[in-house]
Amino acid sequence: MREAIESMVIAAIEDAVDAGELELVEIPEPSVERPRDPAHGDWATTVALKCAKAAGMPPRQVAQIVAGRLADHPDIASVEVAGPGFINLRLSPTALQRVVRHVRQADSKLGSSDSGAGRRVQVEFVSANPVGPMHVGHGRWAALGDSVARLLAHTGWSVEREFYVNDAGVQMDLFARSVSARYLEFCGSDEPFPEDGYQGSYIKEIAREIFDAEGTCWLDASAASREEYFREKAYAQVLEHLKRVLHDFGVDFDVWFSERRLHAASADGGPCEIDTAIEELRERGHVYDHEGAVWFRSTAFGDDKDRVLVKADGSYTYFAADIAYHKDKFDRGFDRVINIWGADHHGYVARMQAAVAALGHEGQLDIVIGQLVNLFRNGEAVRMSKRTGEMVTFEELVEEVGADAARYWFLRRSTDQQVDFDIAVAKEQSADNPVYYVQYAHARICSILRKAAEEAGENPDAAVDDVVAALALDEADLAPLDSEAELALMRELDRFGEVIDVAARELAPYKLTRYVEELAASFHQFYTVCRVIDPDAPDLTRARLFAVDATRRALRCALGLLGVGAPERM
RNA sequence: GCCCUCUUAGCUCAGCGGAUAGAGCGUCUGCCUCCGGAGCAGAAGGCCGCAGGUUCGAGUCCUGCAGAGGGCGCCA
Repeated sequence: MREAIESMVIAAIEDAVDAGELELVEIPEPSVERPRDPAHGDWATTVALKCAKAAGMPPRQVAQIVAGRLADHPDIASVEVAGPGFINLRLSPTALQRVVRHVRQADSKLGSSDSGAGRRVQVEFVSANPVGPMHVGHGRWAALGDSVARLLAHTGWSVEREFYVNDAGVQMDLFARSVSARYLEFCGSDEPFPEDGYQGSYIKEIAREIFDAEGTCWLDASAASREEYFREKAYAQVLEHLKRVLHDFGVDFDVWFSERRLHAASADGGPCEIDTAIEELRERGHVYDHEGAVWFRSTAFGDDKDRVLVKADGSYTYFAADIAYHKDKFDRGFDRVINIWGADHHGYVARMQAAVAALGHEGQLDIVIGQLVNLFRNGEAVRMSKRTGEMVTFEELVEEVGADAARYWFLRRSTDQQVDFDIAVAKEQSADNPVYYVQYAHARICSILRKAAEEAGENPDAAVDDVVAALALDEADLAPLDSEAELALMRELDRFGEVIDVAARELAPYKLTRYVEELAASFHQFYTVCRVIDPDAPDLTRARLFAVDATRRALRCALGLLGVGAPERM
């Protein structure tokens, strides 16, 4: 609709210029926007304010000239010049009714576009260390990354979801020693627990499982071989656990990328990917040697200081592995790469961007930094210490509040806002909880449609899509939809595509949560004012059923992009 | 010390350089003989952290200051 209004405005200006009423060397930007105040109409343009100077006329006079030419358009119900020179437009009922028809036909493709043009984008998110359960912060990244992926797919990108598994660092060895120590405790040994080992009870559980299955057979093995075995055993268990918890949350990754791959020699025995990446940077002139270490000149790309890639003792830094990882991503042919990182990694952004630029991919990496999650229960902070083992894990949270409510709460805030997550509120099925407010609107519509089917002698207990098909609403005449509540609902539906565009462009699903709440509100308002099923007015009933069904599809589509269910009954 | 983010109603937050700054919760008042009251309507509640600047126009852009959170490693 925005494009239609824009071209309408441009046409009006051109027309005025041709008629000699306006003197303009060039046609200005149409500057179309939606007024905040509905009293100012559906659309407004500030074009008269912007080009008054160039036209040598007062803005209001320019506005009058342009407005006069817009008034005749069939999609425009009224035009008025307001304030210093705003031109306010109100859409005709016909134009809005056309929108409803479009919404219903587009169905699950509503708001989709080809702005991605099939380009390949990778979204990497969560990437929790595989040494224990995920914390609730990971849940936010899971919800966010998955919804961003859905939005990008909806707008024409070819999307892959990836989880980077940090399975090569020293934390894996500590993990192994921790499990091993707990195992030895079960065997009755008085071996001391590693000083900085992982304290969580899950470590004991893993050790217990191994002990129950294999007995004391590892008691006398060398520490090295025991830890090697325990590391791989425990790692596999944790990885399976992560996959399952994420899957239950509705998030499935296309690729689980093992960091070990970066450290391994190539198939033909050549250098590993990290060495290859460092070599490439060296060839491009961005690497130097200093005090026995190998450095990346990241300051040449805007970083605060240069960074070490290979330490004096010959081992790689984490950063070196990350550079190799990002080189690997781009080598796989992605046009664009998106990383979703927690706020605790933001100091890392500059050097990563520098490395990607040095590899020749400047501008192809987006790093979304998300603020943390503060957990509450009835207003009281819940501690999340990883060390004490008292933390509420992501899995426990989902189990308690449900995947839909958890996802919705995680997505509701803009990324750079901390999320205050109150467990008690999120699980409450009441008006305090926006996810139920929205789902209720959907369920309520389904209920109306079932009722209509029942009165038409159709089976109301079928799936709602089938119920609607049986009602055969396609030929409904929408002309009766002209009351204020109906027009307001249709206006809200008209915003759908714009919201999707913005949310996808800004990688900001929270924009969609806000919209879907407003759409649900428009529906509830409509519902209280307009009785849908009225046996005395069959044409009006059919038109309203049509509009209500369009709303249902829009709600379902939006919730789907958020990864939240649209229940037909609650 | 340096860098990043945040600061808008009692609380939690929206707000693309435009008009009288919005929503939910909380508080107060109304609305079910009727399709789901998990709903709707109304009221009260604001020097948009402070001070400058740019602009016809600033909550929005720039600079400085203050407060809150996070980050700074040849750790991962």
